[in-house]
Amino acid sequence: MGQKKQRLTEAELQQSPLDTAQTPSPKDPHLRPTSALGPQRSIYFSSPQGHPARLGTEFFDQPAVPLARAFLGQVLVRRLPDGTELRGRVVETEAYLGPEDEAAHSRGGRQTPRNRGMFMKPGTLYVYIIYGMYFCMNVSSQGDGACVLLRALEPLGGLETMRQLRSNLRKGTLSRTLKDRELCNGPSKLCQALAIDKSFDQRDLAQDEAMWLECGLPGPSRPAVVAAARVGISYAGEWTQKPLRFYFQGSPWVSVVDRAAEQDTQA
DNA sequence: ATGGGGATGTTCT
DNA sequence: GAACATCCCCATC
Repeated sequence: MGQKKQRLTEAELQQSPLDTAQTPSPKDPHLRPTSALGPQRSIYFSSPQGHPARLGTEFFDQPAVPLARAFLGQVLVRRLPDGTELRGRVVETEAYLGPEDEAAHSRGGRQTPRNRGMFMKPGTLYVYIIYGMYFCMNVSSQGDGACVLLRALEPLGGLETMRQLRSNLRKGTLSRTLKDRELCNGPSKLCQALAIDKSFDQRDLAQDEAMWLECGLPGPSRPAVVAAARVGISYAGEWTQKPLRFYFQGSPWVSVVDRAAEQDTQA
């Protein structure tokens, strides 16, 4: 009968704007760091109208490991009901390979109502509740029961709204202000910061109105990618050590740094 | 800086 | 009843 921790829901966001500072002022339309990059041409751009740089189904239709690597550098955009756009560059992912992968929810071919999204078409979201209180967001890849877990983002836009969504009102103590690097450096943190919950489960990242992926860093300027062991799967036997977690070396936005794995990384 | 423990409830045995 | 792809706070170095 514990007291329900007060949470900011999407509905509350809509009814009462969180902070006036976030309301776009007439002066600065949509000034943000990413605008400097401009739209990139790519075979993956398939959405004719609406979002010009949106990554389509073709992007997601590749095996989990290449998809997990391809996610790095792309920009996840979340549009809230009030029109606010939250943006973050993907800097850390994990690949889950399917039935043979002892760390995957689809291990042994298990298919349940919960993990159905893992078996749906590439680009389908699999959002599940972890430890009773948090969410993790995966994107289905090519391959039955295979997917990519998003573990960390570099916040690019809407940081004050993210801070509001992330700061939990704990009884008694007024929680301190979160640093920028604390907003999205973990799979459940990024879900909090972008207001991603179970309602996103089984939605299509290639088609959804409230969230999409945009092409981010162009190939040549990408940082080195570290391949490290995945986090929080110590039960998975030989699969525990496999280098299926990928992140940008040197990025301050990553959730867990693996110095040993970085020794084996091409600079 | 690092580590231990509590929160919290759905899913699965 | 146990496990869980986590996070946060507090204690201790």
